[in-house]
Amino acid sequence: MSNPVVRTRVAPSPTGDPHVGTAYVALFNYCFAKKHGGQFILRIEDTDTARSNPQSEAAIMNSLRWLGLTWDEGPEIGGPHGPYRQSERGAIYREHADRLLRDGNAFRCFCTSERLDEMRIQQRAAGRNAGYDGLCLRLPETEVQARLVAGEPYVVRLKVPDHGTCVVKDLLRGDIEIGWDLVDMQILLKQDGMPTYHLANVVDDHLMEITHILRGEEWINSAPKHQLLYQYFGWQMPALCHLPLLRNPDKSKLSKRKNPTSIWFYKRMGYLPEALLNYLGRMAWSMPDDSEKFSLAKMVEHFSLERISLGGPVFDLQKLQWLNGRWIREDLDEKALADRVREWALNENYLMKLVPLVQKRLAVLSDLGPLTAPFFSGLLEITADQLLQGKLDADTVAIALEVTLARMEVAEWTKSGIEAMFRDIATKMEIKLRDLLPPFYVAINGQPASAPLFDSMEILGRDLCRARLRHAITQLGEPKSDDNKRRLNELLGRQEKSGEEE
RNA sequence: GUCCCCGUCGUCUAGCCCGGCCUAGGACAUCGCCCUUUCACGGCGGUAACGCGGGUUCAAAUCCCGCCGGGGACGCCA
Repeated sequence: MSNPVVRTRVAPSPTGDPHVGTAYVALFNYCFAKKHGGQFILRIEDTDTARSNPQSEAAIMNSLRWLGLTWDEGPEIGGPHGPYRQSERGAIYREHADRLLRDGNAFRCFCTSERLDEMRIQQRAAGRNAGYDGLCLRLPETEVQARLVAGEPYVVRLKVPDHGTCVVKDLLRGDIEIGWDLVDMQILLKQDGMPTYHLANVVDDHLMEITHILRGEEWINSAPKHQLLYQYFGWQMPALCHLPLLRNPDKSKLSKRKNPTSIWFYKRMGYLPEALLNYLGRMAWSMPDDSEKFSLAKMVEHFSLERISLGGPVFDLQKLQWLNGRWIREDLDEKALADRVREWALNENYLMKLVPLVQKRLAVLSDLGPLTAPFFSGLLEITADQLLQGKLDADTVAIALEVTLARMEVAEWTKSGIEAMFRDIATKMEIKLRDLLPPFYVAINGQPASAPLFDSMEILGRDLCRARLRHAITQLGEPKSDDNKRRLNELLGRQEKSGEEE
């Protein structure tokens, strides 16, 4: 096979905020493709119909563009291998699933989620690996046809060799061996007719002529399934390269629970896109001369996979801040900086959101400064004392902050949605709304008397509010008494629904 | 629990592939000093790491094995 054009992709799923991890993976894919004179593709993996939404898709595209990562083919600009939105490629996946079925490489499964749940519980209890037990694999063809005719819902599962070892090649780690007995008979087509990641990703990467897959380390264990699919289809598999995962300070996989992960948070805080991108490029990768500050173009110029280090890098806000400062000092003249500030928040659009909130509170125009300072700030300097100025005791405030932090993930981010959230929390905690709110004025706006809370939160955005709430919690600490700890868990338990991102 | 991946200062990393130049280099953070009307910037200096144990070798951060530690995966999520 002669050297084909290098084609890489980033394939985010549009559920929730645009994640820095997505940008990190996109950056490496972009650099690799460009370094080799190839193309970089954006594909939207929205096969999870319940969680995918167009707002999130738009946010992902806008945030990548904001960072300066542009793609050669994608949902809105099209390309020769479109559509680039998986929800629009349903027929293609069904065709391929049929082909697997026909060739005897996949089978229909009629098991209910309930049965599967029970099966998993039993497997865990018995200390066995969880995985489909193959019940429907053994169904006689006549019964399959009968149930099909009867209109019974089913999924399509992958047939997996029952013995032997799968060897997956990773560009960074060499050969990785995984026993086939540990590979699950993965669902390829869901009951709703949509493919799972595993099928869609293989079919699309092939059809879109992707040559190299740079993706998170979390995918290593499903690589055998993908390799098997390529084999069943008789396709050549793209080269695999698993990138180390970005980490929280405690080394766990970066999550919004412990760290700001939304790209919008960084934008809102006033980080420069080139600095954030530069920092992401310093995660697990280094310039040949070890220099710290470099542009995207320079990174492309010097990019090579060998310079990736495998240890999972901790995303360190302090170092990002230092780097951002360098970009501000060294790469922007005064005029350019002024323009950036205007672009960031000193613009008509943003000002017009603030004016209605403060007009009644202004005696002279110069009152504007202190009143709106929270809208031009990142984290605020607040103390535990300030948070406790209201009627509630420390434990109750701590509980309220924690509960709100959890609830705000699922709340609709509008003034009325935020209000509804607080009213509901007040009810559940059996506190009057006016008693619940004072600590939140402090946490969000830095002082007990300020612009209206719900409006402020809407304008500030979910990301900054999350960060300020988390900051307030740090100042205050956890609830002290065991009783209150239990109460918190109880309140949290009710809404411990929000799945982690990505 | 099972499997997989990873393991250099607190953090990001250079060095590792092709053993000696490593009494392990740089950066962030931290501490001290200098510059300075303050702060910041800048300059100078300090503290601080090859996880442990075995091999191989004249020589190991670099190669091999074991242990330990961390992480990830085990979804009709991606």
